[in-house]
Amino acid sequence: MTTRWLTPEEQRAWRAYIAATHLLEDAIDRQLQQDAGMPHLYYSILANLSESPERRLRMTELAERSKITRSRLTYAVARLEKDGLVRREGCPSDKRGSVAALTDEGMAVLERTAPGHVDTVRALLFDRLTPRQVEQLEEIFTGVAQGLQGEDPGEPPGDVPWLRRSAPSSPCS
Amino acid sequence: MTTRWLTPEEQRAWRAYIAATHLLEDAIDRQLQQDAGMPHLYYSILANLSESPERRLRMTELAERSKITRSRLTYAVARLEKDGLVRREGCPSDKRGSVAALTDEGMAVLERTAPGHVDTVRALLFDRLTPRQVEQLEEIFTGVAQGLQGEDPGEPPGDVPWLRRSAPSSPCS
DNA sequence: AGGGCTTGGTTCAAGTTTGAAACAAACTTA
DNA sequence: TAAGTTTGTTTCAAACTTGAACCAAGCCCT
Repeated sequence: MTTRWLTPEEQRAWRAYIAATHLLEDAIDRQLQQDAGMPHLYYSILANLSESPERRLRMTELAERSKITRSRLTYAVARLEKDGLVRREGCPSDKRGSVAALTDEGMAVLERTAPGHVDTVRALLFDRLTPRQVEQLEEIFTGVAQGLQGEDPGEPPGDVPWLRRSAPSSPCS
Repeated sequence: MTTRWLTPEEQRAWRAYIAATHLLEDAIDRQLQQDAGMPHLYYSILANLSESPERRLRMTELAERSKITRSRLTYAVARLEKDGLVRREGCPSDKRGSVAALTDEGMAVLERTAPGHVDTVRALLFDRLTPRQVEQLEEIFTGVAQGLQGEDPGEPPGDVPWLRRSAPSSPCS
């Protein structure tokens, strides 16, 4: 089977998507680095903890919610712990495990910086969207995320020939 | 003025967006690392060059198209040059400048790996969207990207109080 | 109890990214 | 034309990320 290149509409959508997501992440990272002294991911980790019962979560669970690898989380939590925003505790029921707990100081940082973060997300994203578009956004990405998580990654819908060759018409960025 | 927190719809959309974009970027990065030995960004750089006249571009221009900083581009091109996929040339008209040129080998790598990349993007994104959603995607992100680039970043639409305080209702990840 | 296999997490080394500082050529203007 | 400014790019050091390798502690089975 010969590659199905992206249609012109798809190409436009893809380019817009790539550009916007890069720019948006960069802008948010800069804002949080400025105001909270940490990148977006680290902020998200604190946010995740703050919403969990007891403000604590097992590492693996936290990694899953954050959509990152355990390795990455280990380093992130190490940094946050050094800053006193998170504390690591051993898990009583499973001696292998460890749980990350948000400290009062971590909670305070979150409370202090959340408004600025929300304002940024609003200014850069939601204030530019109609309610209809917000719905679309959710629908689209909920589906995409499901496809990337749930489904057994061995055989996604249809088929995914991970490598193939033929003359490229456009490498699609 | 007290912070306008995200509405429940916006929160759902935001979470879905964050999850999907992370997972998607990771999946694409892994696929390209596997099949092309480089992360998505580097592939995009080659792709950008391949579509430019003469397959060469000034560094700054390339950085702008790729939506990355000049610094980041410098390192990326250095690596690609080390691999023989790109060549740096001095700019004749402006001795400060330098241009990155795609080598034949770089072009070959692109041709060899583009199909697999497109298949991935299709499988993970476009094959899950209706034509209508592809349109929506383009509309939404074209607008967002414009807001993040064009407009003088000093005073975006409405107002962007970059830092503010009050009790957070939800830190919005 | 004594292998094995799995699971939860960390560590290692190499690679990538960051923002600020440094450079150097080009432009401006007195 | 010398001084000062802007523009194009690289360099630096520190931070972050990656995937594979590793180490335990739990599990399963006999």
